[in-house]
This record gives sequence, C-alpha cells and structure tokens, in this order.
Amino acid sequence: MDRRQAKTREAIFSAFTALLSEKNYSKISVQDIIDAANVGRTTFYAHFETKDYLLKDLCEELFGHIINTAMGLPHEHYHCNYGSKSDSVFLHLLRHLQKNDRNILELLSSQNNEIFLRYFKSNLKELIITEYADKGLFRNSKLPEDYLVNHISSSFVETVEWWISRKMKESPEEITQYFLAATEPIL
Amino acid sequence: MDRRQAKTREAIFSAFTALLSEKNYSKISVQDIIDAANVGRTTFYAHFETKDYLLKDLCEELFGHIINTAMGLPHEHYHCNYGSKSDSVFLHLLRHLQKNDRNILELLSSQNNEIFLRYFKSNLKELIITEYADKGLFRNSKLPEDYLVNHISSSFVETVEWWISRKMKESPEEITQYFLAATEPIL
DNA sequence: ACCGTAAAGAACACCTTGTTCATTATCAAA
DNA sequence: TTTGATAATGAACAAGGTGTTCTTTACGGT
Repeated sequence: MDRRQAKTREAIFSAFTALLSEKNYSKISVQDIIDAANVGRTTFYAHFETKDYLLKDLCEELFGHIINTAMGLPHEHYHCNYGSKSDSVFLHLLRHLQKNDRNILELLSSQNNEIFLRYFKSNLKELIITEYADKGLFRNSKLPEDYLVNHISSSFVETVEWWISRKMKESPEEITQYFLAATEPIL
Repeated sequence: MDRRQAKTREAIFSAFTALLSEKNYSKISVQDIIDAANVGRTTFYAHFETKDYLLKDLCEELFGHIINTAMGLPHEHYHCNYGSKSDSVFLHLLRHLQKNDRNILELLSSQNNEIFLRYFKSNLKELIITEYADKGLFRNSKLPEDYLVNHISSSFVETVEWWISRKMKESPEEITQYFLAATEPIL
C-alpha cells in the first residue's frame, strides 16, 4: 500500500479518535475531521464514503483485532470454579482492554461510548456463538440458546462499561469474578 | 393549556413517531418533521429548541408514564419462587409494554431502538434503586450494590429487547421466568 | 528519471438549521 | 359577542455542512 494512503488514513483515524473522545459523534462534521487531520476535503472522500463509513472502518479495526486474539483461545468450560485459575476468554478480553490498544479506552469511556459498546457487543456475540454455543456448552440449560448468548454478551459488555466508568479500579481478575458470579449460576 | 398548543404538540409527536419507526433518527430533518406534522417551521421552534429536545420530551412522556405505574407497586421480595404468583414489578412492566401504549413498541423495535432502550434503562435503574436497593434487598450479596443495580437493569432491558425482536411470541409470564432464572441466582 | 497516482485547493449546487418579521387565525374570558 | 392575548403561518435570511468536479501540484515505486 502506498505510504501516502497509509499516512492519510492514519491521520484521519487519529484525528477522528481525538474528536470522538471530546465531542458527540453527531456534532462532528467532516470539516472538523479534515481540519484536525490536516487533509483536503477531496482526500477524505477518496478514502471514506461518508462519516458513518469512517466510523464503521474504525470500529472494525478496533474490535476485529481484540476479538481475533480471543478466537480459538484455549479456554476451560464455562463452568469453572471461582477459585480456579481459569484463563477464560473473558479474562483475556479484560486484560487486552486494560492495555488500551489504540486508545480504545478513550472511546469506550467517552460520551460516544454507546456506539462502541454496540460494536463490541455485536462482535462478542459472534465470539460466544462460535466458542460456546456451537460447541454445545449451553445445551443443558432450560433457557433458549439465543437468549443465553444474548444475555451473556450483554452482561459482559455491561460489566466492562461499569468497570471503565469507575476508572478500572478493580483488577481484570476481580471483574471476571463479578461477571462469572452474575452469569455462571444460570447455566 | 391552549388547545392550539396541545394540537400542535400532538401533531409533531405523532409525525415524529411515525418517522422514527421508518428511518434513522440522524437522517430525519426538522424539515421532514414539519412536513409530516403539517406545521410551520416557526411553530416547531416555538415548541422545541432542537430535534434532540423533541426526542427528549417524547421519551420523558413515554417512559415517565410506564415507570410511574410501576412505582410504589406492592411487590414481593426479589427472592420469589418460580412457581409463585409473584406479581413482580417486572411482570407489570412487560404487561404494560404489551399494551403498546402510544406505539412504544414501534419505537422499541425500530432501527432507532437503542435510543429508546437507553432511556428505558435509565428510568428502570432509578426504579430499581428506589424499589429494591434503597430497601436493602441487595445487602446480602457479595457483589457491589451499584454493580447489581446495573446488572439487573441491563438484563431486564436486554430481555425486553430480545422479546420484542422475536415478535413477542412468549407471554409476559414466560419472559418473567426467563429473566428471573437469569438473574435471581446471583442474589 | 519516469510514470502513475495520491493529495491539495478552489469552486459548485444543494440541503439543513435556526432566526426574524409581518400577517392571519384561534382561543379564553369578560 | 366583542376584545385582548397569544399561537400559527409563510417568506426570507445568513451561516454552515455535504458531496462532487476539475485542475494543479507533489510524492512513491520501479
């Protein structure tokens, strides 16, 4: 890929991320973005169809990466003991978040957090389907499988949101315990 | 209140609701709204500062009403048996939703559902704090109180979302069972 | 050194926003 | 039913955003 393209794309992502962490998505204009990124109007539209597509591309880059590292990870059965050293997928995700790759925490704690939590949840749902549901780990529950998938994804994302909103005082291990305590008994 | 004002306000709300159920909030212009409501531009701005305030007013009317009917409702302890005829706050809310007051279901199942689910969750959180947390019903849990409040609110809203997205095939009683099965064990 | 291509910059038509003002219609109370 | 108040209308406006087109300039890869 042409270095010029890569540089422009990076500049736009970076400027956009900065803007997203300080003002509402709907109030950000393409003008704001190209001013901050210091690129021409034409250049922006050569890279992205609209502001919405820019957002989509950014999210795919952010969450695609995080979720992929958790895919196919060796993990124990969802039914693990609280005290065990379970290296669950969830713990892995929390640790990954803690690293704050590409300023993802800025975005997840900004006033635009809902946008990103939605993408996060949607990717997580996929992950849980392939890592748990498809392997039949939810079979012995009385609740419908898709209700369970939805409940677990939502609960995890909401746990992450709670954790971040409280400045991530707790360790990833503690948060995993909270989450497992809240969701494990239902299975 | 002047009948003219009431009529205009109602026309705008109604047109806005119709538009919300068919297109994305961000793509709806004030122009669209006043055309649909058949009111003058000046009139719109005499009633609402901006499109965002119109949304806020609509939500307050929608959820304020539903939540109020659940406030101070006689309810059993959160720990109820599955088989009991628990007339929980949650069952009450589901039944109320089923009535589809003011086309709330159209909004909750539209592409703009996130907006309304957010308002719903925020109001529900208040309700759970005053109806459960403040009465000390969460004291004997190892999890932090605000984590619990958040978890329960989110789980209920997400259950409602799941229910609606599947065309509400199940009865309110069944859904209450799902929800209680998913959240009760943690307390 | 060269060709291909990306970026810049200006100009554009079009739409949306929120406001102002003069005019008309409607309401509520006497 | 008259009257004073107030709500709604319609036209016009500046300001700003959008997405596109075109020409010129600068840079990258071979």
